[in-house]
Amino acid sequence: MGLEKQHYSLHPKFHVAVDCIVFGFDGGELKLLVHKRKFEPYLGHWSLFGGFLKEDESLTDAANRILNELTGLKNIYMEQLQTYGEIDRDPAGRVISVAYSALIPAHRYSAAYSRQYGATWVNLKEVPRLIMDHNQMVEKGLRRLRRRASSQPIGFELLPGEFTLPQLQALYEAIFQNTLDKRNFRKKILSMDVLVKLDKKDMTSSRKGAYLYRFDRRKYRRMVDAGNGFAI
Amino acid sequence: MGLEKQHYSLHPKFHVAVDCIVFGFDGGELKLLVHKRKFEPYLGHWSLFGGFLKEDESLTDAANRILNELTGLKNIYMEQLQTYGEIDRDPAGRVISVAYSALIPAHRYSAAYSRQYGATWVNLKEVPRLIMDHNQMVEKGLRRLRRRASSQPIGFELLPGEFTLPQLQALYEAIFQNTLDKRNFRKKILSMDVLVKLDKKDMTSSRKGAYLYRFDRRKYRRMVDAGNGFAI
DNA sequence: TGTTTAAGCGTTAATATTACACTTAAATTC
DNA sequence: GAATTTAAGTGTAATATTAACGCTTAAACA
Repeated sequence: MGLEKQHYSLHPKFHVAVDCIVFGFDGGELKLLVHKRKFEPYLGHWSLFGGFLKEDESLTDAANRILNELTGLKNIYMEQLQTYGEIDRDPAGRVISVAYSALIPAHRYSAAYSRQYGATWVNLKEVPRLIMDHNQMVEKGLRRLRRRASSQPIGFELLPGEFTLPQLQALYEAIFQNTLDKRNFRKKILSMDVLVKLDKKDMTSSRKGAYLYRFDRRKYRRMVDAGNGFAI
Repeated sequence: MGLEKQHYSLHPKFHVAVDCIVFGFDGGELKLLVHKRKFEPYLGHWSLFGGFLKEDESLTDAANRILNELTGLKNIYMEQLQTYGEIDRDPAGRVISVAYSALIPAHRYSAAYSRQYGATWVNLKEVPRLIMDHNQMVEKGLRRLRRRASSQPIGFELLPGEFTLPQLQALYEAIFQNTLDKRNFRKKILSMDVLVKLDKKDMTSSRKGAYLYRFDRRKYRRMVDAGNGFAI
């Protein structure tokens, strides 16, 4: 602090915010979690989950804290996306905003939470007008999600720990916005040998039932160490 | 400003810095441009090109200004990489740093500039200990460069406007750290139809000489619009 | 018991990738 | 000016990957 005074005190300081984009999957479509903003300006407008960085926390900590405060969510997959610094992006003052992108299975955000915190899922194809540059952030996050999903095993963050192959396929179809061949999809995903088949079936979506699988991080790591990459 | 006072004034403010990573290619190896820091703390230590954001400029503007002030470089390819916000990343005070990654053909940074500004190229395999988290930034930038280079035409930013196919191949070999088959490489790059062959040869590297090519952004766009992607 | 519904499974054709060696153009040397 | 040297430039066959395609099965329900 003494040092800071000495060296940097001539330079201007800025408000630094964090905005969290939360993507979800409900078995059918990709969703975005939004809420109505709790403070001015834009109080009551649709918004991502944003807040200000504090003195005693890192950006990552801030992202987790803010998301938790505004949604109740904790321990979820999150990665830094991009930082937005246009001069007039916020009409109430100069704010540098660091956007984070989070992924959860939509069912993890229950109706109860939703009522308590007032956050709701919207279909990614019907995202309302969000405040400031938040729509831009969502677009960027979505592009990144699409790119990442085909070369890294992040799709599993959007599914429950146990899932069926038809569910997994539906997820990738939702992400890539196309249809996939059932047999080719199974062949490909199973040939990577990163899933373990459980002795249980999910009986909710068909009479026959579909076997449940888990993504095995250890197997994945082994595959990577062997020089192979995840690809779908 | 009135609004800012009203709404945000309770929140803390932070110094915001920009750090520029400059990657170059000299025909043989990938290089990193570094210099000895011009201010305390760490005055005289190896560093990326960093400076503080000003009130009246966007992050992008700051990145361009800072790079220009410290190296003389202007109008070069640059993209935002990642923002670093650990509490004690800078011993002289809390600073949020936004890292940018720039690409240039190494020859564009001449010996003259180098003398004037004191910046020098170092081989990416022999990067010295840099200040603070700058080595981490370089690693991240390099990983991103590797990923991007195989799916987007950013490699051309590392070559002069006119280049030969052997030069282009050498570039990708340097980026991916492997060797490529001459015939297969040509086949692939030419099949995308994004290069135009010139009626000139570069005679500096062989008796026979090698034809010069240019990357044609218009052709590239046409290819993308047709639904095809760049891939090497 | 028959019907319904989604799950699960294998093969062939088409396409993309890899491996591989000789010829050519121009400068340099003898 | 003939012979030599050097990197540029070119095609084809083998292999691997991807894409296309329809029938059987398990379990619930009528």
